Amino acid sequence: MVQNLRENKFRITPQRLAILKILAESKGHPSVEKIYEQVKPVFSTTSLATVYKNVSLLKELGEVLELGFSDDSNRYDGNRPYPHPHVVCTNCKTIIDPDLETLKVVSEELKEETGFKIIHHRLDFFGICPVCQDEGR
Amino acid sequence: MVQNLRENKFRITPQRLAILKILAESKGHPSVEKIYEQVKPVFSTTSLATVYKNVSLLKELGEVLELGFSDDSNRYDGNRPYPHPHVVCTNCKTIIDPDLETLKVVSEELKEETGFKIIHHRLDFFGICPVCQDEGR
DNA sequence: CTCCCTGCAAACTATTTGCACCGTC
DNA sequence: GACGGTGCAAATAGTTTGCAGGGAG
Repeated sequence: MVQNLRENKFRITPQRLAILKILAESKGHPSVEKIYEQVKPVFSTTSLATVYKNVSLLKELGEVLELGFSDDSNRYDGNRPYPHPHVVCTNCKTIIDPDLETLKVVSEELKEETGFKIIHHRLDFFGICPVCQDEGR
Repeated sequence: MVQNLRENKFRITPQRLAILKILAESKGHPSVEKIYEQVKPVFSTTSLATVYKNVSLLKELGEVLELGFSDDSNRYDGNRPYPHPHVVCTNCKTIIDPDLETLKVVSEELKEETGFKIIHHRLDFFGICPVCQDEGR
């Protein structure tokens, strides 16, 4: 990641580095707000605007994936910066990344059915995770 | 649709009827703004707020599907109020509904892999449509 | 030493809300 | 006639932007 930034002549500031680190290390799928909260302890003067600026920069460089949830806040994935399916618990907001072997087949069917040149895609399932089911909702 | 409204004790006002009609008849996937523009000629005093209120009402009654695109405006589908795949041209913003037989298989794989109780899903492909490809972009 | 980056506050945009009046049932 | 729906304007929330000062290269 740092390498990618350097190659594109972007400066490595401590704030930028901190944001980058959070995205790279987080196993979850943090929102901008969450990233902001985590950066503050490390670099207390960092502003929300800076987080926004850096997240969209990284998005453009292809280092993070924007999940594109419109209701409540948007969330990002710094570990797998390429389209992949998500399963979202509508109760506790957890997001997990399942492995779906059969997804490839769908893309191929799509290519044949439409003449589209596909750039990327988005596949999200919304439901209740096992934990929330046990708690009875 | 009207029946559904009546059954749930919602009143049938001319504004509501007009919005409903646009959603039911539109072959595209209109945004709130687009709906508003189309209602005005029919019922010139209609306000944007009313369109918003009615669209979310219909969404809750399960009569329209919210597509959930965060960038630019949200769009709605009044013809197929259940989850189904979309193919979006990132150039001309056209949205089409492909038929994908193989999608079922993916859902089944997912159910087995995670313990989630799935309520709904979202599958969207983004790319360039045949028309825009011909125009050379 | 040069600019890019940051931090602040103000600007924006899409959507929601409060409230008085209106029209459906 | 009651009360749900509408229209207006103001409120809200998430995100973006302008600009002056600061620090990376």
